[in-house]
Amino acid sequence: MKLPISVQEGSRTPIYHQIEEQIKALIVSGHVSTGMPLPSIRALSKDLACSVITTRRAYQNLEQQGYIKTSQGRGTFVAEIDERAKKEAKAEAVYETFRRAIEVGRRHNYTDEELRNLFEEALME
Amino acid sequence: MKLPISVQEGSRTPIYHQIEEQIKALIVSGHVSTGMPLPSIRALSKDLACSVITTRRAYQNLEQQGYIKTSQGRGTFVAEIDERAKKEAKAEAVYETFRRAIEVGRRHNYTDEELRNLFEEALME
DNA sequence: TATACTGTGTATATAGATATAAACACCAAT
DNA sequence: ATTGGTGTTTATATCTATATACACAGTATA
Repeated sequence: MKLPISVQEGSRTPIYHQIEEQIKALIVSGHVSTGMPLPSIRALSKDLACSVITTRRAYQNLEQQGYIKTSQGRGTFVAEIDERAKKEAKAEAVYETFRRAIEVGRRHNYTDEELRNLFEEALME
Repeated sequence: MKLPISVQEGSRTPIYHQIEEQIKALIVSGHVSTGMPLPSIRALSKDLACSVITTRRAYQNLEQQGYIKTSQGRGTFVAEIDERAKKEAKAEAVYETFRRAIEVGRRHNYTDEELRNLFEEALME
């Protein structure tokens, strides 16, 4: 299964971390379900035009955090995760990015009303 | 002058880049004005509990981008920047973070209406 | 006026994190 | 057994962050 993932080349956040967060999002949002096979580290690295070691690192971190299970020779699979935990992780991840965005907005001296307008504009794009 | 800057320790984005973006924000938003002296790389590094080399790198990058001027032995100062350019940079920076936040929200399968609610919640916090 | 001093930015060398390629080991199917 | 798919390990380059020693500008002071 080809995952809807994209890495930003110029970004300062590490590629392995971008992959990690996006796969986590796919899992906790229910886009992929328990037991489903994830793409092989090679297939994914080819898809994202990055190294195999990078995709592997993302998978390693995800496994350490309990989101996926890997077994040598067979592949990598979505782990079983409590529904409540999924919902929490999902809300937390999104809420966090919103807080950051608002922080940046305030740092640039925008009023709440201006931020609302910018948000709507970005939402409609 | 002590700048209102803070670095996130656990963040995956480099410290020098965090500093860079926040000082850029202070400049384009008019919190600091043309010709004003910025804190010395040592004072800033002490304030942020990071290395002198890191603050220096941030300043180097900012100078390359034309936001500041440094002169050996004297210090570092806010460069002269076109008002129009400031306004553009400001809008662009904020808009970009909003787009990212919304992208993350959509990745987590939230509807626009849910995103609006989350945004308002984060705004009111 | 000379000189020491304290503040600035600068350069060199080094450790750790991030990204890569290439060779290895395991599993399932042919 | 062989083949083609998995994940794994080893060695290496680049980026990020640090400490230490250096060079320049202004100021106080003998």
